[in-house]
Amino acid sequence: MYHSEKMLREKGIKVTPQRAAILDVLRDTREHPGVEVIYQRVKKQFPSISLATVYKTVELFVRSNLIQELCLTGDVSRYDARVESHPHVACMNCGKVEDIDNFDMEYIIEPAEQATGYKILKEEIMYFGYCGDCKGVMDN
Amino acid sequence: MYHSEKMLREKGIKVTPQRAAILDVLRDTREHPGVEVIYQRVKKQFPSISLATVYKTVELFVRSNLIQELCLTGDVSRYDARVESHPHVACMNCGKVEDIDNFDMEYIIEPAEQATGYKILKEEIMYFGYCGDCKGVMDN
DNA sequence: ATATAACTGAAAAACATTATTAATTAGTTT
DNA sequence: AAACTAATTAATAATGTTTTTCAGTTATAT
Ligand SMILES: [Mn+2]
Ligand SMILES: [Mn+2]
Ligand SMILES: [Zn+2]
Ligand SMILES: [Zn+2]
Repeated sequence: MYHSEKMLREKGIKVTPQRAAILDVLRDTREHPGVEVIYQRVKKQFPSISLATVYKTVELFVRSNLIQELCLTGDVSRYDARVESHPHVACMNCGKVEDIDNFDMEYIIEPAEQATGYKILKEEIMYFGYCGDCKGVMDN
Repeated sequence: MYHSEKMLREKGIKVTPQRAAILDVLRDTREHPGVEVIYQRVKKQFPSISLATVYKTVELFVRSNLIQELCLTGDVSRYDARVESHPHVACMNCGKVEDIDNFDMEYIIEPAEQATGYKILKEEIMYFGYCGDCKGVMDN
């Protein structure tokens, strides 16, 4: 696309079609996909892209703060083009990860720094449970 | 130990020396160790224990709510014998994970359920940054 | 246009986790 | 207390995930 290329340039990252396509995928979805899903989508446009390129690229993007990495117990890392702190909810059955919108959350990085002595860069708030589709169908 | 065996029995889990030792390790530390560290410690007492046993046991303990699993971007899962929700801070350099004590946190599972329609079981709050030892020594 | 440093794709390697299985063990029943 | 049985263990293999390596290609600066 067009705006993704501009974002890469602004971060001083060399622009390649693969990188722009990966950033496009992440900017076009609210699904918080993992590397395999990103790979499958970019493949439609670049059939010869390698999974290793996807791994290397998301790592670069995380380092550059173009995307953020979310981690889930017992699943692969998921990626999000919204880089500001915002709460998520993950379904422990189907693996869906969603933003929680219209939800008042206090972000309290400074008090956490004072309580811990750490230099804190990021706050991650993740709720785990069962989504509307899965909570009825829970075996056991 | 003694109390760990009782905890296993109360959960209806068959008591074995390996299981009691693994629970002891987790109840005796505030380090939030991963499987490899747990394995090395239990090995002192049971030199023939297998890493696969540690994997299976922590999975069983998480399912039974004897321990909780914490996940960190770019690291293995870590385990915690304190099962109630409490905030953590992780050092992105040395991998240390600490509890944040004396820290007022509002736990808001019900509002999150209302905002999402999920049945929520667990809330995880993780701060990422650099610990006192590491924040001075950050290269680049 | 040319140069060059960085990037890609492919494959191998490293690392993490799960599955399999024969022998052992915990907890129960005689 | 001995026997029984189902579950657990240790070892290994299998699987899955992520990183490394490297030869060839490409993006950017000159
Ligand atoms: Mn998000
Ligand atoms: Mn803790
Ligand atoms: Zn679901
Ligand atoms: Zn540190």
